[in-house]
Amino acid sequence: MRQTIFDALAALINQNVLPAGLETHNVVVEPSRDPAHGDMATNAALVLSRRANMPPRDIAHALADVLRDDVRIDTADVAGPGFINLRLSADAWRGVLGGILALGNAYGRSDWGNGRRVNVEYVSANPTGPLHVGHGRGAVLGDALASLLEFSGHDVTREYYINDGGAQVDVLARSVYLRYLEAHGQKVAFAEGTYPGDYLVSVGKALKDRVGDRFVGQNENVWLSEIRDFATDAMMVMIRADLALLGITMDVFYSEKSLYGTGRVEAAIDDLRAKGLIYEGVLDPPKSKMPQDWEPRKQTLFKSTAHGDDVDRPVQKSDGSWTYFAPDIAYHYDKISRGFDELIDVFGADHGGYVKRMKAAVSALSDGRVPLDVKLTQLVKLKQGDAELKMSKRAGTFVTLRDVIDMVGADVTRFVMLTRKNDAPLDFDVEKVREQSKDNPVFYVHYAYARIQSVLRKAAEAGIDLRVDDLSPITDSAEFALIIKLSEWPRLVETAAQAREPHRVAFYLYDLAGLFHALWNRGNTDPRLRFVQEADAKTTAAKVALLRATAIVISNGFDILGIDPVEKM
RNA sequence: GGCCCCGUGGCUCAACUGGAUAGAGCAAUCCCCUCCUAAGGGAUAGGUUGCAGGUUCAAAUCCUGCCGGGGCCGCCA
Repeated sequence: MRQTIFDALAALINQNVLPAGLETHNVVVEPSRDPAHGDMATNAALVLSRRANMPPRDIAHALADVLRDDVRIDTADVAGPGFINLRLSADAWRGVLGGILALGNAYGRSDWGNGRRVNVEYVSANPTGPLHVGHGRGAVLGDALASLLEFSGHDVTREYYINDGGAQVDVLARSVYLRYLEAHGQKVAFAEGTYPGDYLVSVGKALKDRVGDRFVGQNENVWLSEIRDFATDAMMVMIRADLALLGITMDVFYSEKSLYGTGRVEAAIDDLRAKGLIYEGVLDPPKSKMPQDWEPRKQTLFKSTAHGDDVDRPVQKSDGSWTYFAPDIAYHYDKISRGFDELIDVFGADHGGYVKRMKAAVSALSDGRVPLDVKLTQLVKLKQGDAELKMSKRAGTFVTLRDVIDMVGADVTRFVMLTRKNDAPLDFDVEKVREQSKDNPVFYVHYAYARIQSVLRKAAEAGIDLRVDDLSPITDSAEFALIIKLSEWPRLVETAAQAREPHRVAFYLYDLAGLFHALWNRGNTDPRLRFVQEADAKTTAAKVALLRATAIVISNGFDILGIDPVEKM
């Protein structure tokens, strides 16, 4: 439709009604919010008025005259300050259905991304324990975003960065050592700064099975490195299993540890140094809570302020060892060198303070070539009815992602996580989402799909010839409302991909399901609107075509969200 | 103190990135099942989009300043 508008504009330029070379990228054609305004509307005249130096309503009238010549357009009216409201012909809308059926699961796919290579890094939880609900949100967002970009023609790599190089994995190793001693019958105490979670019990046992009593009574320097490797491997097995429960498979697991001892951290820092962005210096103390023990220390700093950060950031501690930031720089350096056109990081909200320095690093390392987009996911507040499920490691009320999936299922977990945009906090009520009602959006969409399948079964049982050669029996406004919604799907995918907001797909499916249920119920009062017309194969075939198209779109939407449609409820 | 995110009917959230009279769901009131799944649908009511300015044909959206909530802020990751 947009193209039709552009063609009309070109015609006007040819007739010298409009000057050539107008900026048209702001021209939008969108479905009307108010049906009284027709099917679609365009703001073309308003956008062009200034540059064309003509009153918007004059342009609008000229444009409407051209558009009315198009057979697919029934009416084109100028409204308000210069909108053009379009009403398409019934045949034009019926044609949309045929297009959807022909494209099937490709309907909505596009080459908009032009094969651009995008790396989506998500989850990247420390390998020190099971995934919790917050990780789950990042996992679902990252995965749906990756699918959305694939659907829109990008070449996507899903990647997990394993933080297996820092002090936290030493803590893990010590905790596992305690469980190992426990497996040998010793009584152990978990001091402050160890992980007391019982998920390490089995790891301690497994370690015993492997090394026997070789480490019992030994000093840390004997066993630390070996147990660390053993334990992080065990944690990653567990994390992969948690992700698998959500249907998430990563293309790449990238180990932080693998950066060390290979000169790659040094190489990344050297690259920055060659650009004059590394220097020795002393940072100002933090402005707020002035620490008692603050001492000015000389550190190696990255001049991130040259790339938009607020202060320069340390890459080496005063004792010469790397900060956490340094391997992260090296890791992103590696991603850049692998040739990605765009990087996306999905982080938890607690990493908000980290965004600017990371962007600065990527900007510096790629000389501004590779954009880094950081999506922060806000907190998930887990509730059971009115009660809030507190997640406290100490109190032992640690609710894991696995717990939640066990309670409500993977599909529900995924969908609910996507019913909020990523930068809004999410209330997740494990009771409500198990309800089979409209209050539960997952159910509502599943139900629509299942109802459609039910009709298809009924039609098949009735032995009706469902070959579609004529869609003219589709005449009702509720039917057209559904078609119009279906026609919006490709545009929705594209704008959602552009904005990198997969939640829009979830909301769209909910709306779509609502229109379908409304149409269904109209059949209760008006039998002519029922889908299966036993005595009229032609009409049934046309209505079934509408249903199949609806099922296709739901299925394609679910595909992006990583949810399997159900045939029957 | 600085930086980031968020303030939309009683509640939980949308709003196609600047478009027309700001839309859904809960909760409230009233209707619709001899009929493809009522596990659903329809109708009514509810709003100065936190406040005040600004930008323009047009602002919930962009800019500035306040108010309120959350997150982060050197040698933790």
